[in-house]
Amino acid sequence: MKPEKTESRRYQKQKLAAIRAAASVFSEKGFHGASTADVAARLGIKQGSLYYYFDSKEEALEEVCLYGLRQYVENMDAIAEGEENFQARLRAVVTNHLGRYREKNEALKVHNDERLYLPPERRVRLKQLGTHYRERLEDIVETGKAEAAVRDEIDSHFMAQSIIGMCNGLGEIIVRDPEADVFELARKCTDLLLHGTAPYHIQGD
Amino acid sequence: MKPEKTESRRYQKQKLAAIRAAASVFSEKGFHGASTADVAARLGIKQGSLYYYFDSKEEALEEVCLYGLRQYVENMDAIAEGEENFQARLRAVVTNHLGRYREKNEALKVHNDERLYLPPERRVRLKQLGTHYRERLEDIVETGKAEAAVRDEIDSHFMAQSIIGMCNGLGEIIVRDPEADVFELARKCTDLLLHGTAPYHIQGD
Amino acid sequence: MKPEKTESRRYQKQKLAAIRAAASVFSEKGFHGASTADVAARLGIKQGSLYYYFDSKEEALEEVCLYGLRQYVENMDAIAEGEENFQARLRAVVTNHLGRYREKNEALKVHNDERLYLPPERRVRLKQLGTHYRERLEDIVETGKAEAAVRDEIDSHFMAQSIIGMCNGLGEIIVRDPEADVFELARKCTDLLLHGTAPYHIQGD
Amino acid sequence: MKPEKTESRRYQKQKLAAIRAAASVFSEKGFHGASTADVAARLGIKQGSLYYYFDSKEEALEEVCLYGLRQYVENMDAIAEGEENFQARLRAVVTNHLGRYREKNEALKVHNDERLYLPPERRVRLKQLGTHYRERLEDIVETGKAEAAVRDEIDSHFMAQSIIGMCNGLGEIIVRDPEADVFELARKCTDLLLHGTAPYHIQGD
DNA sequence: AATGAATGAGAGTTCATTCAT
DNA sequence: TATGAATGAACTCTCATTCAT
Repeated sequence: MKPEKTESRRYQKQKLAAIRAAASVFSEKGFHGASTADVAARLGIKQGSLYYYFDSKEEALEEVCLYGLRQYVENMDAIAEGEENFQARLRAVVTNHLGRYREKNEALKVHNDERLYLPPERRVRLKQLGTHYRERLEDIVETGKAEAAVRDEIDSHFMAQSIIGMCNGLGEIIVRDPEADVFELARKCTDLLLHGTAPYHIQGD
Repeated sequence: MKPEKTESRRYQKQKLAAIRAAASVFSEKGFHGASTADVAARLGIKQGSLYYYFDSKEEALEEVCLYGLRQYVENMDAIAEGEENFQARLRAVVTNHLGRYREKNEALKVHNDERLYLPPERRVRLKQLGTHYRERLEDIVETGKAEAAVRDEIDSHFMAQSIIGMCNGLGEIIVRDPEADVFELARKCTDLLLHGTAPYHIQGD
Repeated sequence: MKPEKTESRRYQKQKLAAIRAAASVFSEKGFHGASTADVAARLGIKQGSLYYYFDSKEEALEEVCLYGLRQYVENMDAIAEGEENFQARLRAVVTNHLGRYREKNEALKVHNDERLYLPPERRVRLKQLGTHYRERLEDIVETGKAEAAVRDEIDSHFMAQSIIGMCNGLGEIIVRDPEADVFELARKCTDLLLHGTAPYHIQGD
Repeated sequence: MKPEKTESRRYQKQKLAAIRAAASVFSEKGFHGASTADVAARLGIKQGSLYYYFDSKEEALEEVCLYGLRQYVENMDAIAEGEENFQARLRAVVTNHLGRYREKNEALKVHNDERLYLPPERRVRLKQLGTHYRERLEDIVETGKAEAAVRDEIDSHFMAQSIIGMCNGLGEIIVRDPEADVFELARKCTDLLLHGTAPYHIQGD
């Protein structure tokens, strides 16, 4: 009769709502700039009641970060496991990455901007997910080598980090300019990664 | 001829020391994690005395950010005004950018990580400098086109942002791995930007 | 014949269990250090359900104290009503008193340590029992005088309080040293009370 | 010029006043029943300012306990080092002990009633002092044996604890009855300890 | 130019208590 | 008879800021 296992459907739903409320508030004001009262207010409950769902403000931050990362990583897994060629997969990765600056993915933004305020113990699961993300991307780079779409001397760790960084940099454009076309940017970014700046058929250096 | 009153030589020196102390403390603990007492202690004075040099903690943050950004932007100006060819200048830019993850440039780190905690009014001068940095980089990209080292269809704003992002991404590697060779990374990064991943002479897509 | 409504057998049983759970928790953590959630958990129910048995946390404390004191006072009554001589009864009193530091008599410990946190209104019944205890002990002292085992000039109120205090002091030894022999201590204590420190047959002062 | 060593006379004075204010408030309401606001109010400052003198409420409690114990232990040292005979010293000890229930020695009361709320780390110095007190008392008992005023078979640890306990028990009388004559009580207590209840020259058991 | 002392506002957190179910 | 959920008031503690000296 009692809901034991699942901690009751209602609880699960409210907890998710709480995570989303926290994501929303943290992304707006920053972790330190936001108060637990702000989060509670967004959820429509009183401050103290928030502690029914989180043991501490820090735990809330951790849960928000995990929530934000998870979907994102799952997308990467799907791409990595797909059958497409290197170029197609690279573009999928870039699109996934850039897309999050348009979608209202507040939880991921919180992860990017605020995770440093977590104490190391609370960052381990986050780091695992992040490392997993990068490793899958490295796998994709390796398959690129196998397809002869990537030069052999390119280190895949270096490459993965470069891709991630470039996408984050372009994210700025998307955030600054609400008119920017994400797909067009993704196309250009992929092209730059594949061919560099130099005119085709001409090699400098 | 002697320095008068509030803007005496001594004051200027201590003020600079105060900015550096704040940079050091903010970079270690984050703006919100650091207290004015921490900053004062690093400077060797007492908490209240700090207000002789800053009107508020926020002003201290602003000054730190400006201080950090300025040097960095000046380097960029020097590169942009130089006479070298595109490849050489690109490498100089990348090296300058990556170098700051090794050099103990605390003020710049504070700018990167903490500037968001400034209220918009306090961010305008910062934005001006940042924009200036990017625009100089765009200029360099344009000269690259003139030299036929950069394809014409590449948008220089897009390109500048991509370079900045990629460098930031590689900064992670440098921070994570104290053994990483910054100059080697800069070389590989420049190469990737120039030629992409694809084997020379082969064009995909 | 069947138990009706609120005072059903089941209720009585659970209420007693609740008092014991509270005693156990309060004695471990102190009244203020323990939460109603702790008490509920020990009883195996949920926090809110506790209020089915107690109107407030304070009422719980009062009931625990009364429960603890009652048994203890009943023992005293039995001793006082017994037929033994003064020495034997004194030893019984001391043994009863010291024994509670060994037996897991949590409710009594709570009475001793935490009763002060009750508001005066809630302390009256407790004081009655305590006074009753001391008065019975005074009665015993009086019978000691009748038996010529106690000097006439010894005030029985003073004496009762001295006995209680000495026993409490020795309780410390029992608590500190789990090996301490309670019966041996009780014997020595009784002896000290009867004969003092001075060698037999020699009178100082 | 700067007050370095002594943390300034003014600070020392206010800190002492803070300890006394805390003693007064804790003894009235108990540690948990008293708020830091209460203590600050008694001192005539605002709540937050209290933290200029204490790092935490717990530290305040520790300092109060230490303050209360110290004087008391010093008295014991003086008695133990004196040259008087056993009876005189025992009476001095008892008088010192009982006297504190009359003197407004709030700090010692706090030590007795509230020290358990300190975490073990904070109790070590207290325990050292307490142990020291008891050991000096044991020394006195030993000298009593040397003087043949105490039977050889009486264990001095047991004896010390008995004396302490009896005094605490009689403290109740003093607290309950403001008219009670402390010196008369001390005399009777000493007498009881020396000669027991039994009529002089008669040995029971 | 610097300090000691104090302030006051606000934070996160805890918890006894309530009540519809 | 018991629960889950929520409440609200209190509490300890932190800290940027002020100011007389």
